[in-house]
Amino acid sequence: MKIASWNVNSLNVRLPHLLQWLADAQPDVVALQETKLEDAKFPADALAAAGYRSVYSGQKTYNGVAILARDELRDVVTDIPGLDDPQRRILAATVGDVRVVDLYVVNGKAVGDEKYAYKLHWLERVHAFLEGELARHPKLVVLGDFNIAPDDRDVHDPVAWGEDILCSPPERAALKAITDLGLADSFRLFESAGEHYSWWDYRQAAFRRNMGLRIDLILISEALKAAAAAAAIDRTPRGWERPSDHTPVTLDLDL
DNA sequence: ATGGTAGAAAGTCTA
Repeated sequence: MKIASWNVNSLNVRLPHLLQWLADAQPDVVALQETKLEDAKFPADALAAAGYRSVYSGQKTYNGVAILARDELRDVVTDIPGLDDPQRRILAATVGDVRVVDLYVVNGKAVGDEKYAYKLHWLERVHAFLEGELARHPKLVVLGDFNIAPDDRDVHDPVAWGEDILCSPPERAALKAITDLGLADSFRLFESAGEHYSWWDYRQAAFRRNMGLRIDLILISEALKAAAAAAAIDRTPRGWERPSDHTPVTLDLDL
């Protein structure tokens, strides 16, 4: 099973990119973020024609998550206890015997901003939800745009970023609390070096200069670690015309 | 500290 995560930053704009990438990369499961589409406008037919079923939780203009899979998607969850949130950022579904949780983590804007407090609160509730998911589903994948660089290797210029948003110690502690549940950052099972990023700002020719962050993650439970065969960041779509600012990240599981 | 670019949508807001 090849599983992927991609923040497409408007599925309306990026549908051609997604279809091309599905054809090239042949993933079995794909978690999308920032679809920015109401459910009524989700391109389910175009994706079905490409061989993918889909479930989605979207809204107009902002946020929006979706999971695509070649096989049936069961037991869909869009809302979690203790988080009465109109922002569509969470989507869970089961494929085969693998539970998949797609997250579009709150950006937070700036340390100290009210959005930052919302981010930390949101992560706390998601942590509690994942604890339950892990108890129910030993084979758990939690993936998406985490909007947190796990450590300084994941930041092109750790001095400049310092303890700013996406890098601040409380955010990193919240992520560590999640991985400490028994969810490994799959990319780091295969690659320990820095300079591997999944997002580059549209400004300052950041992609060309590889001024990026690794904030798109695929976390896997202990029961899946032995099946992990390869992890990668596919930079190709970031180089296409009118790209998303994020590029797909992938994990191959021998299942 | 600010602004640079992109998307949605028609003002700004979000990232």
